[in-house]
Amino acid sequence: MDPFALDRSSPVPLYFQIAEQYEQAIVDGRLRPGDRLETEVALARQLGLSRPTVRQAIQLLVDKGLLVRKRGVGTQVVHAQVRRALELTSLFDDLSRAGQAPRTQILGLRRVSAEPAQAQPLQVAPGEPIWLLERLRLVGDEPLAVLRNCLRTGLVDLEAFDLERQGLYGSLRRAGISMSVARQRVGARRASPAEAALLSEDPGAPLLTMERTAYDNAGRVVEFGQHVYRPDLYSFETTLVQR
Amino acid sequence: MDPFALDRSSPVPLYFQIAEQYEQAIVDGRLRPGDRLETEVALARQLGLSRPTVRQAIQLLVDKGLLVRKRGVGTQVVHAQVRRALELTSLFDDLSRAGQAPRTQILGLRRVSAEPAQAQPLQVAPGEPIWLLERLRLVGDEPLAVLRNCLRTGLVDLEAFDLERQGLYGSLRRAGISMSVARQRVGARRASPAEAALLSEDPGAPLLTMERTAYDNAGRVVEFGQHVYRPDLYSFETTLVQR
DNA sequence: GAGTGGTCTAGACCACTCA
DNA sequence: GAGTGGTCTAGACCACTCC
Repeated sequence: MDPFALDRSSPVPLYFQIAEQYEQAIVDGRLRPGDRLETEVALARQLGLSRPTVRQAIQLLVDKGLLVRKRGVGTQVVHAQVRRALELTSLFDDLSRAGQAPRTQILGLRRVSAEPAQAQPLQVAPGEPIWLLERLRLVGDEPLAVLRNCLRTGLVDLEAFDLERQGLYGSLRRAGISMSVARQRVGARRASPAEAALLSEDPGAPLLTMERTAYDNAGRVVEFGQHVYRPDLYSFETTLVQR
Repeated sequence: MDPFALDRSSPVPLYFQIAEQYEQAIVDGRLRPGDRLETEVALARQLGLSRPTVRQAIQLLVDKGLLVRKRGVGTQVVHAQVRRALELTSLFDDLSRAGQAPRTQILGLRRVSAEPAQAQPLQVAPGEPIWLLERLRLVGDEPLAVLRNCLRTGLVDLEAFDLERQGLYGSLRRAGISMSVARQRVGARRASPAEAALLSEDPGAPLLTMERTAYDNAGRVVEFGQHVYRPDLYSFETTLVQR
Protein backbone atom coordinates (compact mmCIF):
# COMPACT_ATOMS: atom_id res chain seq x y z
CA MET A 1 0.00 0.00 0.00
CA ASP A 2 1.15 3.46 -0.87
CA PRO A 3 1.24 6.02 1.89
CA PHE A 4 -1.96 7.89 2.51
CA ALA A 5 -2.63 11.46 1.61
CA LEU A 6 -4.66 13.01 4.39
CA ASP A 7 -6.07 16.49 4.11
CA ARG A 8 -6.75 17.86 7.55
CA SER A 9 -8.26 21.05 6.17
CA SER A 10 -10.86 19.12 4.19
CA PRO A 11 -14.42 18.94 5.50
CA VAL A 12 -14.31 15.21 4.75
CA PRO A 13 -13.67 13.41 8.04
CA LEU A 14 -10.27 11.80 8.41
CA TYR A 15 -11.72 8.35 9.03
CA PHE A 16 -13.66 8.66 5.80
CA GLN A 17 -10.60 9.71 3.82
CA ILE A 18 -8.78 6.63 5.07
CA ALA A 19 -11.69 4.33 4.30
CA GLU A 20 -12.05 5.77 0.80
CA GLN A 21 -8.41 5.14 0.00
CA TYR A 22 -8.52 1.59 1.26
CA GLU A 23 -11.71 0.93 -0.67
CA GLN A 24 -10.10 2.28 -3.82
CA ALA A 25 -7.06 0.09 -3.26
CA ILE A 26 -9.28 -2.97 -2.93
CA VAL A 27 -11.28 -2.09 -6.03
CA ASP A 28 -8.09 -1.35 -7.98
CA GLY A 29 -6.55 -4.63 -6.97
CA ARG A 30 -3.62 -3.02 -5.15
CA LEU A 31 -5.00 -4.87 -2.14
CA ARG A 32 -6.04 -8.38 -3.03
CA PRO A 33 -8.36 -10.84 -1.32
CA GLY A 34 -6.65 -12.27 1.74
CA ASP A 35 -4.11 -9.48 2.04
CA ARG A 36 -3.46 -8.38 5.60
CA LEU A 37 -3.69 -4.76 6.64
CA GLU A 38 -1.20 -3.30 9.03
CA THR A 39 -2.29 -3.33 12.63
CA GLU A 40 -4.46 -0.54 13.92
CA VAL A 41 -1.74 0.70 16.22
CA ALA A 42 0.86 0.73 13.45
CA LEU A 43 -1.49 2.52 11.08
CA ALA A 44 -2.32 5.15 13.66
CA ARG A 45 1.38 5.78 14.24
CA GLN A 46 2.17 6.03 10.53
CA LEU A 47 -0.72 8.35 9.80
CA GLY A 48 -0.19 10.48 12.86
CA LEU A 49 -3.73 9.74 14.05
CA SER A 50 -5.22 8.23 17.14
CA ARG A 51 -6.18 4.60 17.10
CA PRO A 52 -9.95 5.22 17.47
CA THR A 53 -9.93 7.26 14.27
CA VAL A 54 -8.16 4.53 12.35
CA ARG A 55 -10.52 2.01 13.87
CA GLN A 56 -13.54 3.98 12.75
CA ALA A 57 -12.26 3.87 9.18
CA ILE A 58 -11.74 0.12 9.29
CA GLN A 59 -15.14 -0.42 10.88
CA LEU A 60 -16.75 1.37 7.94
CA LEU A 61 -15.22 -1.11 5.51
CA VAL A 62 -16.04 -4.07 7.73
CA ASP A 63 -19.66 -2.94 7.70
CA LYS A 64 -19.51 -2.70 3.92
CA GLY A 65 -18.31 -6.29 3.77
CA LEU A 66 -14.89 -5.46 2.29
CA LEU A 67 -12.74 -6.33 5.32
CA VAL A 68 -12.92 -8.95 8.02
CA ARG A 69 -11.32 -8.65 11.45
CA LYS A 70 -10.30 -11.34 13.87
CA ARG A 71 -9.12 -10.68 17.37
CA GLY A 72 -5.59 -11.82 17.99
CA VAL A 73 -5.02 -12.19 14.25
CA GLY A 74 -5.55 -9.06 12.26
CA THR A 75 -7.56 -7.46 9.50
CA GLN A 76 -7.81 -8.97 6.02
CA VAL A 77 -9.46 -8.22 2.71
CA VAL A 78 -12.43 -10.52 2.24
CA HIS A 79 -12.08 -13.25 -0.40
CA ALA A 80 -14.78 -11.98 -2.68
CA GLN A 81 -15.13 -10.26 -5.95
CA VAL A 82 -16.06 -6.78 -4.86
CA ARG A 83 -19.36 -5.53 -6.07
CA ARG A 84 -21.22 -2.46 -5.02
CA ALA A 85 -23.30 -3.09 -1.93
CA LEU A 86 -26.96 -2.29 -1.76
CA GLU A 87 -27.27 1.24 -0.56
CA LEU A 88 -30.08 3.59 0.21
CA THR A 89 -30.47 4.90 -3.29
CA SER A 90 -32.98 4.70 -6.03
CA LEU A 91 -33.01 2.48 -9.07
CA PHE A 92 -32.24 5.57 -11.12
CA ASP A 93 -28.93 6.01 -9.30
CA ASP A 94 -28.21 2.29 -9.58
CA LEU A 95 -28.55 2.30 -13.32
CA SER A 96 -26.84 5.62 -13.87
CA ARG A 97 -23.74 4.40 -12.11
CA ALA A 98 -23.82 1.17 -14.06
CA GLY A 99 -23.73 3.30 -17.21
CA GLN A 100 -26.87 1.75 -18.58
CA ALA A 101 -28.66 4.96 -19.59
CA PRO A 102 -31.94 4.54 -17.77
CA ARG A 103 -34.99 6.45 -18.92
CA THR A 104 -38.16 7.19 -17.09
CA GLN A 105 -41.63 7.62 -18.47
CA ILE A 106 -44.19 9.20 -16.19
CA LEU A 107 -47.40 7.21 -16.39
CA GLY A 108 -49.26 9.38 -13.93
CA LEU A 109 -48.77 11.95 -11.18
CA ARG A 110 -51.76 13.15 -9.24
CA ARG A 111 -53.10 14.02 -5.83
CA VAL A 112 -55.59 11.51 -4.58
CA SER A 113 -57.39 10.67 -1.36
CA ALA A 114 -55.45 8.03 0.50
CA GLU A 115 -57.04 4.62 0.52
CA PRO A 116 -56.53 2.66 3.74
CA ALA A 117 -53.85 0.47 2.13
CA GLN A 118 -51.90 3.62 1.23
CA ALA A 119 -52.70 5.62 4.34
CA GLN A 120 -51.38 3.03 6.77
CA PRO A 121 -47.78 2.81 5.58
CA LEU A 122 -47.66 6.57 5.06
CA GLN A 123 -49.10 7.16 8.54
CA VAL A 124 -51.73 9.60 7.40
CA ALA A 125 -55.47 9.40 7.97
CA PRO A 126 -57.50 7.60 5.27
CA GLY A 127 -59.00 10.15 2.89
CA GLU A 128 -56.17 12.63 3.37
CA PRO A 129 -54.63 13.89 0.14
CA ILE A 130 -51.44 12.17 -0.97
CA TRP A 131 -49.26 12.12 -4.06
CA LEU A 132 -49.59 9.07 -6.27
CA LEU A 133 -46.81 8.64 -8.80
CA GLU A 134 -46.61 5.90 -11.41
CA ARG A 135 -43.62 5.50 -13.68
CA LEU A 136 -42.18 3.10 -16.20
CA ARG A 137 -38.44 2.60 -16.06
CA LEU A 138 -36.60 1.59 -19.21
CA VAL A 139 -33.02 0.68 -19.85
CA GLY A 140 -32.20 1.33 -23.47
CA ASP A 141 -35.45 0.41 -25.17
CA GLU A 142 -36.29 -2.43 -22.83
CA PRO A 143 -38.94 -1.82 -20.17
CA LEU A 144 -37.45 -2.75 -16.83
CA ALA A 145 -39.82 -1.89 -14.02
CA VAL A 146 -43.13 -0.35 -13.08
CA LEU A 147 -42.74 1.99 -10.12
CA ARG A 148 -45.63 3.11 -7.97
CA ASN A 149 -44.97 5.57 -5.16
CA CYS A 150 -47.10 7.28 -2.54
CA LEU A 151 -45.84 10.41 -0.76
CA ARG A 152 -47.21 12.71 1.88
CA THR A 153 -48.30 16.04 0.49
CA GLY A 154 -46.92 19.16 2.13
CA LEU A 155 -43.35 17.92 2.02
CA VAL A 156 -42.66 18.80 -1.58
CA ASP A 157 -44.48 19.87 -4.74
CA LEU A 158 -43.62 17.00 -7.05
CA GLU A 159 -44.98 18.80 -10.11
CA ALA A 160 -42.21 21.38 -9.72
CA PHE A 161 -39.54 18.79 -10.47
CA ASP A 162 -38.39 17.03 -13.58
CA LEU A 163 -38.98 13.50 -12.39
CA GLU A 164 -38.09 12.03 -15.77
CA ARG A 165 -34.58 13.39 -15.60
CA GLN A 166 -33.70 13.41 -11.92
CA GLY A 167 -35.55 10.48 -10.50
CA LEU A 168 -37.65 10.68 -7.37
CA TYR A 169 -34.85 10.56 -4.84
CA GLY A 170 -32.88 13.21 -6.70
CA SER A 171 -35.89 15.49 -6.69
CA LEU A 172 -36.41 14.94 -2.98
CA ARG A 173 -32.75 15.68 -2.29
CA ARG A 174 -33.08 18.95 -4.21
CA ALA A 175 -36.04 19.81 -2.02
CA GLY A 176 -33.84 19.32 1.03
CA ILE A 177 -35.38 16.00 2.02
CA SER A 178 -32.80 13.36 2.79
CA MET A 179 -33.58 9.73 3.45
CA SER A 180 -32.09 8.21 6.54
CA VAL A 181 -33.58 4.75 6.92
CA ALA A 182 -35.67 2.51 4.72
CA ARG A 183 -37.34 -0.84 5.22
CA GLN A 184 -37.84 -2.95 2.19
CA ARG A 185 -39.38 -6.31 1.39
CA VAL A 186 -38.52 -8.25 -1.73
CA GLY A 187 -40.82 -10.93 -3.10
CA ALA A 188 -42.20 -12.39 -6.31
CA ARG A 189 -45.57 -12.85 -8.00
CA ARG A 190 -47.21 -13.21 -11.39
CA ALA A 191 -47.56 -10.19 -13.64
CA SER A 192 -51.05 -8.71 -13.92
CA PRO A 193 -52.28 -8.17 -17.48
CA ALA A 194 -51.60 -4.44 -17.21
CA GLU A 195 -48.08 -4.98 -15.86
CA ALA A 196 -47.36 -7.58 -18.51
CA ALA A 197 -48.35 -5.15 -21.23
CA LEU A 198 -46.17 -2.37 -19.84
CA LEU A 199 -43.18 -4.67 -19.38
CA SER A 200 -43.46 -6.60 -22.67
CA GLU A 201 -43.93 -9.84 -20.77
CA ASP A 202 -46.51 -12.58 -20.99
CA PRO A 203 -49.41 -12.28 -18.56
CA GLY A 204 -48.59 -14.48 -15.61
CA ALA A 205 -44.85 -14.13 -16.10
CA PRO A 206 -42.84 -14.06 -12.87
CA LEU A 207 -41.99 -10.58 -11.58
CA LEU A 208 -39.73 -9.47 -8.76
CA THR A 209 -41.53 -7.18 -6.32
CA MET A 210 -40.20 -4.63 -3.87
CA GLU A 211 -42.07 -2.65 -1.24
CA ARG A 212 -40.18 0.12 0.46
CA THR A 213 -40.95 2.61 3.19
CA ALA A 214 -38.41 5.41 3.57
CA TYR A 215 -37.92 7.68 6.57
CA ASP A 216 -36.12 11.01 6.93
CA ASN A 217 -33.70 11.76 9.73
CA ALA A 218 -36.51 12.94 11.95
CA GLY A 219 -37.91 9.43 11.69
CA ARG A 220 -40.97 10.49 9.64
CA VAL A 221 -42.30 8.46 6.76
CA VAL A 222 -41.48 10.20 3.49
CA GLU A 223 -42.28 7.70 0.81
CA PHE A 224 -43.92 4.33 0.27
CA GLY A 225 -43.22 2.46 -2.94
CA GLN A 226 -44.52 -0.71 -4.56
CA HIS A 227 -42.40 -1.68 -7.51
CA VAL A 228 -42.27 -4.62 -9.91
CA TYR A 229 -39.19 -5.60 -11.93
CA ARG A 230 -38.47 -7.89 -14.82
CA PRO A 231 -36.38 -10.58 -13.15
CA ASP A 232 -34.29 -11.22 -16.25
CA LEU A 233 -33.04 -7.63 -16.07
CA TYR A 234 -32.87 -6.85 -12.37
CA SER A 235 -32.11 -8.44 -9.03
CA PHE A 236 -31.30 -7.22 -5.54
CA GLU A 237 -27.88 -7.62 -4.05
CA THR A 238 -27.14 -7.27 -0.34
CA THR A 239 -24.16 -7.65 1.90
CA LEU A 240 -24.92 -9.08 5.33
CA VAL A 241 -22.51 -8.54 8.20
CA GLN A 242 -22.43 -10.36 11.50
CA ARG A 243 -22.22 -7.87 14.36
CA MET B 1 -37.44 5.34 30.49
CA ASP B 2 -36.57 3.45 33.59
CA PRO B 3 -33.01 3.65 34.80
CA PHE B 4 -30.62 1.14 33.34
CA ALA B 5 -29.18 -1.86 35.09
CA LEU B 6 -25.57 -2.21 34.02
CA ASP B 7 -23.48 -5.19 35.04
CA ARG B 8 -19.84 -4.30 34.87
CA SER B 9 -18.76 -7.82 35.78
CA SER B 10 -20.64 -9.31 32.84
CA PRO B 11 -18.71 -10.36 29.76
CA VAL B 12 -21.38 -8.58 27.72
CA PRO B 13 -19.95 -5.19 26.69
CA LEU B 14 -21.48 -2.17 28.34
CA TYR B 15 -22.47 -0.57 25.03
CA PHE B 16 -24.30 -3.77 24.13
CA GLN B 17 -26.14 -3.86 27.44
CA ILE B 18 -27.35 -0.32 26.86
CA ALA B 19 -28.40 -1.04 23.28
CA GLU B 20 -30.28 -4.16 24.35
CA GLN B 21 -32.27 -2.28 26.95
CA TYR B 22 -33.19 0.49 24.54
CA GLU B 23 -34.19 -2.03 21.92
CA GLN B 24 -36.37 -3.82 24.42
CA ALA B 25 -37.98 -0.53 25.43
CA ILE B 26 -38.78 0.22 21.79
CA VAL B 27 -40.19 -3.25 21.17
CA ASP B 28 -42.21 -3.09 24.40
CA GLY B 29 -43.65 0.28 23.50
CA ARG B 30 -42.14 2.05 26.53
CA LEU B 31 -40.39 4.15 23.92
CA ARG B 32 -42.74 5.10 21.11
CA PRO B 33 -42.06 6.30 17.57
CA GLY B 34 -40.91 9.90 17.63
CA ASP B 35 -39.85 9.84 21.28
CA ARG B 36 -36.64 11.69 21.98
CA LEU B 37 -33.78 10.06 23.83
CA GLU B 38 -31.79 11.99 26.33
CA THR B 39 -28.66 13.59 24.97
CA GLU B 40 -25.51 11.53 24.76
CA VAL B 41 -23.77 13.68 27.33
CA ALA B 42 -26.66 13.41 29.77
CA LEU B 43 -26.89 9.66 29.31
CA ALA B 44 -23.19 9.23 29.90
CA ARG B 45 -23.43 11.23 33.11
CA GLN B 46 -26.44 9.29 34.39
CA LEU B 47 -24.93 5.92 33.61
CA GLY B 48 -21.50 6.79 34.89
CA LEU B 49 -19.97 6.00 31.50
CA SER B 50 -17.93 7.92 28.99
CA ARG B 51 -19.67 9.50 26.05
CA PRO B 52 -18.02 7.27 23.40
CA THR B 53 -19.43 4.19 25.09
CA VAL B 54 -22.93 5.61 25.11
CA ARG B 55 -22.46 6.71 21.52
CA GLN B 56 -21.42 3.22 20.48
CA ALA B 57 -24.65 1.85 21.93
CA ILE B 58 -26.77 4.38 20.06
CA GLN B 59 -24.85 3.77 16.83
CA LEU B 60 -25.75 0.09 17.04
CA LEU B 61 -29.45 0.92 17.09
CA VAL B 62 -29.08 3.54 14.36
CA ASP B 63 -27.47 0.86 12.19
CA LYS B 64 -30.37 -1.44 12.97
CA GLY B 65 -32.77 1.22 11.78
CA LEU B 66 -34.44 1.72 15.16
CA LEU B 67 -33.15 5.22 15.93
CA VAL B 68 -32.40 8.28 13.83
CA ARG B 69 -29.95 11.02 14.81
CA LYS B 70 -29.82 14.60 13.67
CA ARG B 71 -27.03 16.98 14.53
CA GLY B 72 -28.17 19.94 16.52
CA VAL B 73 -31.49 18.25 17.27
CA GLY B 74 -31.16 14.91 19.01
CA THR B 75 -31.91 11.22 18.76
CA GLN B 76 -35.39 9.89 18.12
CA VAL B 77 -37.15 6.56 17.74
CA VAL B 78 -37.95 5.98 14.06
CA HIS B 79 -41.63 6.18 13.06
CA ALA B 80 -41.99 2.58 12.01
CA GLN B 81 -43.49 -0.58 13.22
CA VAL B 82 -40.47 -2.48 14.44
CA ARG B 83 -39.77 -5.73 12.76
CA ARG B 84 -36.71 -7.88 12.96
CA ALA B 85 -34.10 -6.82 10.46
CA LEU B 86 -32.50 -9.21 8.04
CA GLU B 87 -29.51 -10.69 9.77
CA LEU B 88 -26.83 -13.13 8.87
CA THR B 89 -28.76 -16.22 9.81
CA SER B 90 -30.30 -19.12 8.07
CA LEU B 91 -33.89 -19.68 7.12
CA PHE B 92 -34.01 -22.27 9.88
CA ASP B 93 -33.27 -19.62 12.49
CA ASP B 94 -35.75 -17.24 10.89
CA LEU B 95 -38.59 -19.68 11.12
CA SER B 96 -37.67 -21.01 14.55
CA ARG B 97 -37.85 -17.56 16.02
CA ALA B 98 -41.14 -16.90 14.28
CA GLY B 99 -42.48 -19.99 16.06
CA GLN B 100 -43.47 -21.64 12.83
CA ALA B 101 -42.01 -25.10 13.46
CA PRO B 102 -39.90 -25.56 10.35
CA ARG B 103 -38.90 -29.01 9.26
CA THR B 104 -36.15 -30.09 6.95
CA GLN B 105 -36.02 -33.06 4.68
CA ILE B 106 -32.64 -34.02 3.29
CA LEU B 107 -32.96 -34.73 -0.41
CA GLY B 108 -29.32 -35.55 -0.88
CA LEU B 109 -25.88 -35.11 0.68
CA ARG B 110 -22.84 -36.28 -1.18
CA ARG B 111 -19.30 -35.46 -2.17
CA VAL B 112 -18.99 -34.59 -5.82
CA SER B 113 -16.40 -33.16 -8.16
CA ALA B 114 -16.94 -29.44 -8.48
CA GLU B 115 -18.32 -28.30 -11.79
CA PRO B 116 -17.02 -24.95 -13.00
CA ALA B 117 -20.25 -23.19 -12.00
CA GLN B 118 -19.79 -24.49 -8.46
CA ALA B 119 -16.01 -24.22 -8.29
CA GLN B 120 -15.90 -20.54 -9.15
CA PRO B 121 -17.99 -19.15 -6.29
CA LEU B 122 -16.36 -21.58 -3.85
CA GLN B 123 -12.90 -20.62 -5.10
CA VAL B 124 -11.70 -24.17 -5.54
CA ALA B 125 -10.31 -25.74 -8.68
CA PRO B 126 -12.83 -27.43 -10.99
CA GLY B 127 -12.88 -31.15 -10.31
CA GLU B 128 -11.93 -30.75 -6.65
CA PRO B 129 -14.23 -32.61 -4.26
CA ILE B 130 -16.95 -30.52 -2.64
CA TRP B 131 -20.02 -31.18 -0.54
CA LEU B 132 -23.35 -30.91 -2.35
CA LEU B 133 -26.37 -30.65 -0.07
CA GLU B 134 -29.97 -30.52 -1.22
CA ARG B 135 -32.83 -30.03 1.19
CA LEU B 136 -36.54 -29.35 1.21
CA ARG B 137 -37.76 -26.94 3.85
CA LEU B 138 -41.31 -27.25 5.12
CA VAL B 139 -43.33 -25.15 7.48
CA GLY B 140 -46.05 -27.26 9.02
CA ASP B 141 -46.99 -29.53 6.13
CA GLU B 142 -46.46 -26.92 3.42
CA PRO B 143 -43.29 -27.11 1.35
CA LEU B 144 -41.59 -23.73 1.50
CA ALA B 145 -38.24 -23.86 -0.21
CA VAL B 146 -35.70 -26.00 -2.02
CA LEU B 147 -32.20 -25.38 -0.69
CA ARG B 148 -29.08 -26.32 -2.57
CA ASN B 149 -25.71 -25.69 -0.96
CA CYS B 150 -22.10 -26.26 -1.96
CA LEU B 151 -19.35 -26.33 0.69
CA ARG B 152 -15.62 -26.82 0.62
CA THR B 153 -14.60 -30.18 1.95
CA GLY B 154 -11.99 -30.25 4.68
CA LEU B 155 -13.75 -27.65 6.78
CA VAL B 156 -16.29 -29.96 8.34
CA ASP B 157 -17.68 -33.48 7.97
CA LEU B 158 -21.32 -32.72 7.23
CA GLU B 159 -22.35 -36.36 7.66
CA ALA B 160 -21.43 -36.11 11.34
CA PHE B 161 -24.20 -33.61 11.99
CA ASP B 162 -27.93 -33.84 12.23
CA LEU B 163 -28.77 -31.37 9.48
CA GLU B 164 -32.48 -32.06 9.76
CA ARG B 165 -32.60 -30.87 13.32
CA GLN B 166 -29.93 -28.18 13.52
CA GLY B 167 -29.90 -26.60 10.11
CA LEU B 168 -26.73 -26.00 8.16
CA TYR B 169 -25.60 -22.87 9.97
CA GLY B 170 -26.18 -24.43 13.35
CA SER B 171 -24.05 -27.42 12.36
CA LEU B 172 -21.29 -25.14 11.13
CA ARG B 173 -21.39 -23.17 14.37
CA ARG B 174 -21.02 -26.41 16.31
CA ALA B 175 -17.98 -27.20 14.22
CA GLY B 176 -16.49 -23.87 15.26
CA ILE B 177 -17.09 -22.17 11.92
CA SER B 178 -18.69 -18.77 12.26
CA MET B 179 -19.91 -16.70 9.39
CA SER B 180 -18.76 -13.13 9.21
CA VAL B 181 -19.93 -11.71 5.91
CA ALA B 182 -22.28 -12.87 3.21
CA ARG B 183 -23.23 -11.53 -0.20
CA GLN B 184 -26.65 -12.40 -1.47
CA ARG B 185 -28.65 -11.76 -4.60
CA VAL B 186 -32.42 -12.05 -4.67
CA GLY B 187 -34.30 -12.56 -7.90
CA ALA B 188 -37.23 -14.40 -9.43
CA ARG B 189 -37.86 -16.99 -12.14
CA ARG B 190 -40.25 -19.73 -13.20
CA ALA B 191 -40.26 -23.04 -11.36
CA SER B 192 -38.69 -25.96 -13.17
CA PRO B 193 -40.85 -29.09 -13.34
CA ALA B 194 -38.78 -30.73 -10.59
CA GLU B 195 -39.02 -27.69 -8.33
CA ALA B 196 -42.73 -27.36 -8.98
CA ALA B 197 -43.28 -30.96 -7.92
CA LEU B 198 -41.27 -30.53 -4.73
CA LEU B 199 -43.02 -27.29 -3.81
CA SER B 200 -46.58 -28.32 -4.76
CA GLU B 201 -46.73 -25.56 -7.33
CA ASP B 202 -47.65 -25.50 -10.99
CA PRO B 203 -44.76 -25.79 -13.42
CA GLY B 204 -43.88 -22.27 -14.50
CA ALA B 205 -45.15 -20.72 -11.26
CA PRO B 206 -43.13 -17.72 -10.06
CA LEU B 207 -40.46 -18.51 -7.48
CA LEU B 208 -38.28 -16.24 -5.41
CA THR B 209 -34.59 -17.08 -5.78
CA MET B 210 -31.65 -16.35 -3.52
CA GLU B 211 -27.97 -16.96 -4.14
CA ARG B 212 -25.64 -16.51 -1.21
CA THR B 213 -21.90 -16.73 -0.70
CA ALA B 214 -20.81 -16.75 2.93
CA TYR B 215 -17.33 -15.99 4.30
CA ASP B 216 -15.75 -16.74 7.66
CA ASN B 217 -13.82 -14.16 9.64
CA ALA B 218 -10.62 -15.05 7.84
CA GLY B 219 -12.37 -13.92 4.67
CA ARG B 220 -12.52 -17.43 3.18
CA VAL B 221 -15.53 -18.73 1.27
CA VAL B 222 -17.37 -21.24 3.41
CA GLU B 223 -20.62 -21.85 1.64
CA PHE B 224 -22.42 -21.10 -1.60
CA GLY B 225 -26.18 -21.57 -1.75
CA GLN B 226 -28.79 -21.41 -4.48
CA HIS B 227 -32.27 -21.46 -3.00
CA VAL B 228 -35.79 -21.12 -4.34
CA TYR B 229 -38.78 -20.10 -2.24
CA ARG B 230 -42.54 -20.10 -2.67
CA PRO B 231 -43.28 -16.39 -2.87
CA ASP B 232 -46.66 -16.73 -1.17
CA LEU B 233 -44.91 -18.03 1.94
CA TYR B 234 -41.62 -16.17 2.06
CA SER B 235 -40.07 -12.80 1.25
CA PHE B 236 -36.89 -10.97 2.16
CA GLU B 237 -36.93 -7.98 4.43
CA THR B 238 -34.03 -5.55 4.74
CA THR B 239 -33.32 -2.34 6.55
CA LEU B 240 -31.18 0.14 4.66
CA VAL B 241 -29.31 2.85 6.51
CA GLN B 242 -27.73 5.96 5.03
CA ARG B 243 -24.21 6.34 6.38
C1' DG C 1 5.09 -14.32 25.75
C1' DA C 2 4.24 -11.25 22.00
C1' DG C 3 0.96 -9.28 19.20
C1' DT C 4 -3.73 -8.59 17.71
C1' DG C 5 -8.36 -6.52 17.81
C1' DG C 6 -12.34 -5.35 21.52
C1' DT C 7 -13.64 -2.28 24.91
C1' DC C 8 -13.46 1.86 27.65
C1' DT C 9 -12.05 6.49 29.65
C1' DA C 10 -12.13 11.68 30.02
C1' DG C 11 -11.69 14.93 27.94
C1' DA C 12 -11.58 18.50 23.40
C1' DC C 13 -13.28 21.34 19.43
C1' DC C 14 -16.46 21.77 15.69
C1' DA C 15 -20.88 22.20 12.65
C1' DC C 16 -25.36 22.39 12.86
C1' DT C 17 -30.26 23.55 14.61
C1' DC C 18 -33.39 26.23 16.87
C1' DA C 19 -35.18 29.79 19.68
C1' DG D 1 -26.43 31.90 22.22
C1' DA D 2 -27.42 27.44 24.02
C1' DG D 3 -27.63 22.80 23.05
C1' DT D 4 -27.12 18.91 19.98
C1' DG D 5 -24.61 15.24 17.57
C1' DG D 6 -19.92 14.57 14.64
C1' DT D 7 -15.22 14.12 15.00
C1' DC D 8 -10.81 13.42 17.22
C1' DT D 9 -7.10 12.66 20.83
C1' DA D 10 -3.94 9.83 23.83
C1' DG D 11 -3.90 6.92 26.39
C1' DA D 12 -5.59 2.20 29.27
C1' DC D 13 -6.72 -2.76 30.18
C1' DC D 14 -8.54 -7.01 28.43
C1' DA D 15 -9.45 -11.49 25.61
C1' DC D 16 -7.92 -13.93 22.16
C1' DT D 17 -4.53 -16.21 18.76
C1' DC D 18 -0.34 -18.02 17.63
C1' DC D 19 4.32 -19.36 18.41
